[in-house]
Amino acid sequence: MTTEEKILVAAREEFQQAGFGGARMQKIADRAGINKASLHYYYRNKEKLFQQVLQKDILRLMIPVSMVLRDPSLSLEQRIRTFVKTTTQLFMDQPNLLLFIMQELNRAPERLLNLVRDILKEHGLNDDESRTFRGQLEEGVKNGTLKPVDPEQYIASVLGMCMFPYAARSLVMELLEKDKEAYQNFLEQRQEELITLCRRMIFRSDEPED
Amino acid sequence: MTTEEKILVAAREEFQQAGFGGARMQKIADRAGINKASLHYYYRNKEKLFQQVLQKDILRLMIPVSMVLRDPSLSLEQRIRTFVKTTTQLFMDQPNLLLFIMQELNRAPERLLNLVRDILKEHGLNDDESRTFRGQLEEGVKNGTLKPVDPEQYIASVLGMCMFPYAARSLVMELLEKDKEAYQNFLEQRQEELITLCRRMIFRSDEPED
DNA sequence: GTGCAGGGTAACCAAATAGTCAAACCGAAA
DNA sequence: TTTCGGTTTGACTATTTGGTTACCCTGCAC
Repeated sequence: MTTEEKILVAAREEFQQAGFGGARMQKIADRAGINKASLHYYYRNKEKLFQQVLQKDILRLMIPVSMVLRDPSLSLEQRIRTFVKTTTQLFMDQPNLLLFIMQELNRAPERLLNLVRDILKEHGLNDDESRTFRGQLEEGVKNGTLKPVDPEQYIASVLGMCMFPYAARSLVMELLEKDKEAYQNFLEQRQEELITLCRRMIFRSDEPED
Repeated sequence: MTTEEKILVAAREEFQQAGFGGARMQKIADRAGINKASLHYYYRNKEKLFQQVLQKDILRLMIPVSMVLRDPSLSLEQRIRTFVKTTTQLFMDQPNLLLFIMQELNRAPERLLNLVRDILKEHGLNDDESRTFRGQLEEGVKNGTLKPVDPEQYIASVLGMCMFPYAARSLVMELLEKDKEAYQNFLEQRQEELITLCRRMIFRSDEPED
């Protein structure tokens, strides 16, 4: 691993854990096993380093998510399955990713939101709106295949069900009275159950149709 | 409003917005309209002030939530309605409360978790497990009133559906391509839809039974 | 060997920031 | 009016921290 990469990894850990304001350049240097001056050699300053880290992380989250929401090749059934699988895999791998982005997106410098918009435009572009998640839901409701539902409310619900237990790990852990290990277990079993629950909210039968 | 209260309000704003590390005592003093030295007169140091704020906020979140989860007087139907209503109201009122707590709980000093546990024990105590959310779900599944579901997975889902759109406001806003005003509208309409969606996941019919 | 360029470092600097303190202020009791 | 407690403040200090600079090291072309 190059020094440049080591810095990014170390910086991500530190920023995710402490936030921008709480992160210390010295600690990042220590984690990366280099001198603090080298940080400034590779990344001019804290702000620039932070931008690099955050941008990479936003890509890591938003690309797969927005892809699944808009991929025109997926049926509604497949899209739900894929969405659950994709998010589960992502957050199992990067436990702090989501909360980190939520935090920093909340501090919402307009600059960040523009970055997100560009990403979504580039990677999520799909001129056939009827083949998006939203479009498929709308159509299904209209022709009666699906139970009546506001597509966007449903999408927000699926997002919440898939993401919240990862972002609010400690909170949910306490409310469910689980320890770390039990909660990990809980998350692993969740994937299957999620698909069932997501289906029940809109499909008229519990059984898959494709 | 006493100086002490003014400080707490100002501190909450600053801490919620900037996190512990990014918060500045000077800014808190400015917001409260007092001298920085007065901060230290009322709250010995930054850490102590932070604890006060965080503890108050944790109470504000956890008490109503854990109450609804365990209140033995509620039927399952009522509990769902009450849960949706309670959380919606809370987060409409305190838009940054949830994310703030998620952040700080994630940094999870064991001390904080102990505080939470004490709160839950005190306020959520209920020796009739069968009259809790979990107990009612378990029973409903067992006797076939409800569709088969893992009670805890379901509770986590309801939590996510109710809370995520508030905690991840900017993220969901972007994914749904809504501006601030449209999103506010979206959240207001959400309450009704949430109840329907939560019901569908477990009830065999769309119509309420009580 | 010499010179050189890119990577790395210790020592240093200036600004920011948490925290301190002695003096001033102020309303109420005597 | 005077005194006295709690409150408020401007000025100060000590420390932390982001960022700079001059120097060193190492591999390599000549």
